[in-house]
Amino acid sequence: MLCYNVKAMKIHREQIIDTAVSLLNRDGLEGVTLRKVAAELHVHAGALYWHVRNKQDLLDEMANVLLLEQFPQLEGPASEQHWSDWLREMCLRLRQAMLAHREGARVVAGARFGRAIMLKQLVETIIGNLVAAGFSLRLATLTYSTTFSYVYGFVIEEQAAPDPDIISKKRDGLDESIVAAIFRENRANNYTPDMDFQEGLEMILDGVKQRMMKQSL
Amino acid sequence: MLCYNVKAMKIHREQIIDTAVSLLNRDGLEGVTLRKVAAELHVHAGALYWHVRNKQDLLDEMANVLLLEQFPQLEGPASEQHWSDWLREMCLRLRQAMLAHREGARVVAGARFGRAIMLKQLVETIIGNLVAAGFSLRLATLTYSTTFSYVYGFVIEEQAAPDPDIISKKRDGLDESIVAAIFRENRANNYTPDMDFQEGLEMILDGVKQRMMKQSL
DNA sequence: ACCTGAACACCGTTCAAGT
DNA sequence: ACCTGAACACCGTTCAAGT
Repeated sequence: MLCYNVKAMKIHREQIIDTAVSLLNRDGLEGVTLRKVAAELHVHAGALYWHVRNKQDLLDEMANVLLLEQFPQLEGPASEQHWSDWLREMCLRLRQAMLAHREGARVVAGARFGRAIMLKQLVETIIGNLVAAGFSLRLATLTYSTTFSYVYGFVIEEQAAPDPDIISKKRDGLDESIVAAIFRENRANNYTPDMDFQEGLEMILDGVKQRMMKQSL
Repeated sequence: MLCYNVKAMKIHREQIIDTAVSLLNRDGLEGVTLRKVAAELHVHAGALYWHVRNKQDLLDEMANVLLLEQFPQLEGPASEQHWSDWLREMCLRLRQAMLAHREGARVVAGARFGRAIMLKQLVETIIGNLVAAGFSLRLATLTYSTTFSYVYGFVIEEQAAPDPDIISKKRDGLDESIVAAIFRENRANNYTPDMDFQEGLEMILDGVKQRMMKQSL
């Protein structure tokens, strides 16, 4: 459709959400403001309330957008794929979904469970497919909650603004703490957050496997 | 000291922080406002800036308070105590520190690492004592980051406001989803969040133990 | 149906001026 | 040194009124 008069354009729910996401990347989570979203769409702030119940509603939908980018469709393990390989992939993608946008972890973790539809669908997919792979419902639930809690917690920390204090001390070479020693080791061995995340995830998956084997006895 | 004139009382940094924490429990995190903290102390909002750099500074100190309640002094494993028993205890206490106050997980997870002193001391204690127990610095670091990420993520989810949608559906008995099935199973078997947390933690510790044994070969 | 215009009740932060 | 008083530049939300 052609729109010669900018002011007269109707806005839709989707545009509001997309604008909010781009604002998230530009200004961070606390820079996502209904007033700024409205301004971006050449509309008054109150107008948004016709399309959106309130700000939290918008935040939930933003979480949906982030998740949809990494989970365009939810599939179970491919044939012959071991559940652990599939689950690892899901966790890696969840992290990617959060990392892809500034403060993405806070957005996803802050979304209300039943309102961010993708979140619920993700849970159902994880647990459903684990059960199909032979897990009891209980163990599948524990596995979901353990792995996803890990991913949330890890990426929230990962995306936290770097501490200015640590940076200055590192520059001055004054910090003799263990934290400083880790910094040095990470640099010397090229340990990246990606590696840290994967190695931690591997340990968790190992624990799950043990539990899974006990269950099968 | 006696204070007959309320208005003339000097306020101290500690009072500000304590007031903020009690406000957190009463009104939740978004109810913690510099203006309300000031009002509680019979002072104008601007006055707080003499004692506190800004709001984030206050938030960091609040995280310190929560952690100090559960970690009055930081001790390594008792003699003859296995590292895994000690580490499990530290994780349980970290969760308790967060659970003890409304939205405590968000407060702790939102604190800047180098500003919330307790957080840094906690990391040093964990990693230092794991190294003392025979861990390589690398494995100790991974173990810290994996377990603590899990605790953060778990408690943040745990403290998230319950979804009104799920509650209404549960009442109407309409929800036939897997999520609903889990609700029923949890109720039938008396599975509590405490149990979920501990079982997940156990799986992670199992994974760490395996890694630790490989390292020792 | 969808938006304007304007208000309401708030925020964090700054800063001259008081004591 | 520590606080007042007042301002500045914002917020989310509501709602009569317009079109």
